[in-house]
Amino acid sequence: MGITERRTRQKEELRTLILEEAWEIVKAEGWQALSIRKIADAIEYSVPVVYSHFENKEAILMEFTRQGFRQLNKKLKKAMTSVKDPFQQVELMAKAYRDFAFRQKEYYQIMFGLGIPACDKVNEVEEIKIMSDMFIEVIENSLTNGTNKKADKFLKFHTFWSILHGIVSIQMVGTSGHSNDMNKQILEDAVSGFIRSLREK
Amino acid sequence: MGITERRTRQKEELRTLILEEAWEIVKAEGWQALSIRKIADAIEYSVPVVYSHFENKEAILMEFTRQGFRQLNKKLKKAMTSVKDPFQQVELMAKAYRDFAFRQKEYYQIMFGLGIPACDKVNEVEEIKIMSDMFIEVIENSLTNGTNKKADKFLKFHTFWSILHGIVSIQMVGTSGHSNDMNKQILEDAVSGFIRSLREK
DNA sequence: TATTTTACCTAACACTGTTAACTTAGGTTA
DNA sequence: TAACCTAAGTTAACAGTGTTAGGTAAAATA
Repeated sequence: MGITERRTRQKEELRTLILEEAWEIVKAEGWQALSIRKIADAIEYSVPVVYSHFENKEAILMEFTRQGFRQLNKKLKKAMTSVKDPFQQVELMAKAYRDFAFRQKEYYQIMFGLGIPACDKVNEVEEIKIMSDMFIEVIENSLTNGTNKKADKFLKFHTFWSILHGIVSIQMVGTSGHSNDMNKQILEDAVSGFIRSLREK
Repeated sequence: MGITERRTRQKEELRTLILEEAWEIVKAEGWQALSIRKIADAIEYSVPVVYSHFENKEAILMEFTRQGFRQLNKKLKKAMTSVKDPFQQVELMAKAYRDFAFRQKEYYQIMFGLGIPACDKVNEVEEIKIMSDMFIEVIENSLTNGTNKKADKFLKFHTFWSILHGIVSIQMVGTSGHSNDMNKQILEDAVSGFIRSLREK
C-alpha cells in the first residue's frame, strides 16, 4: 500500500513548498507583502489548497516564528560550547544573539512582532529628540558626579534606552509570563546595573 | 471676515474629532481593528472626509505616535525635576518610562510598532523555553563562579534577555541612526555591565 | 443673478483573509 | 468492466481593508 504513503509524502512536500515560497516573498518584499493569494500563485495552486495545509495565515507566521527560534538556538548553542568560562559564554551568546537578529532580520521581526510598518519612525518623529535630550542631560550630570568622567554620554544614553525598551517590550509581548513584582525587579536590577556603570568605570 | 475663520476652526474641530473617535476605537478594540471606514462611521461623515484631514492611515498613526511621545516626555520631565541628584533622576526616569508604557499600552505599542498580533507568542512557542534554559544555565554557572552567589538566576536571565532584545529592536527600528560600530559598542557596554552584575554584587 | 469655490457623497478599484459549493480525477468495491 | 466513493482541487463568493475618481449640491464671491 504505497499509495497513501505517496500521498502523505506529497502533502508534506506541498507544505514545505508553501513555506519556501512564502519565505521567498518575505525576503523579496517584506512581511506586510505576504498574502495567501501570493503564496497560492507561487506554488501554482488555488487559494484553498494553502488552507488545507495551514489553518490560517497566523499558523504560517507561527511556523516561521518557530523556525526562527530553532535557528537562533543553534547559534546560541554554538557560541556557548565554543568556550568554557561562563562569563565568556554569556558574552559570546550576547554577540551571537545580536548577530542572528541582524543577519536574519525577517526572522527576528516575526519572532517578536517587530514594527513592520514605518521602520524609520525614530528618525521622523522630532519628539524623540526631546526625550533623548532629557536623558542625555541627566546622564551627563551623572557622569560628571561620578568617577567615570570620560564615558560617552551618547553611548550611555542609547544603552539606557535600549535596556528600558527591551524590558518593556519583552514584558508586553509575554503578558502572563511573570508577576508584576518580578517585572519591577527586572527593571530595578537592570537600571541599578546601568547606574553603577555611570558612577564608576 | 469671520467666515473663513469659522471654517478653519470647524476643520480643526473635525480633525480632532477624527483623532478622538479613532482613539476610542483603539482603546475598545485595539490597533488592528482601526479602519478608516470605522472612523468615518464614528464621526458620521463619509470616508473621503477622513482623507481630507489626513493623507492616509499612516498619517493618523503617526499623529498618535507623536501624541505618545509628548505624553511620555511630560512624565519624564516630571520625574526629572522631582529630585536633584542625577543618579536618582536616572532611576526615577526609568520608572516613569516603564510606568507610562504599561499605563498607556496602546500608545507605547504604536510608538514602537510593537507586536500587535499574537501578543502571547512567547508563551505558545516551546522553542523559547530551550533558549531560556541555555541562558539560565550559563548565568547560573557565572553566578557560582563569582561572588554574587545568592542572586536569582531567573531574574538575571530576564534582565539579560530584555537588554539584548532592547538593543536589537531599538537599532532595528532606527536603522540609519548610528554607525554599525556605535551599535556594537552599545551592546558591549550593556553586556559588560550585566556580566559585572553577575560577577559581583 | 451668475459663477466659482468648497464640502461632501456615492461608487468604484484593487487588494486582503476566509470559506461554501462544485467538479473531477483516483482508487475501491461489486 | 461498471458503479461508487473519497479526496484533491477548483471557482466564486463574502466581508472586510486602504484609497481615489467623479459627481452633486450648497455656500460664498463676483
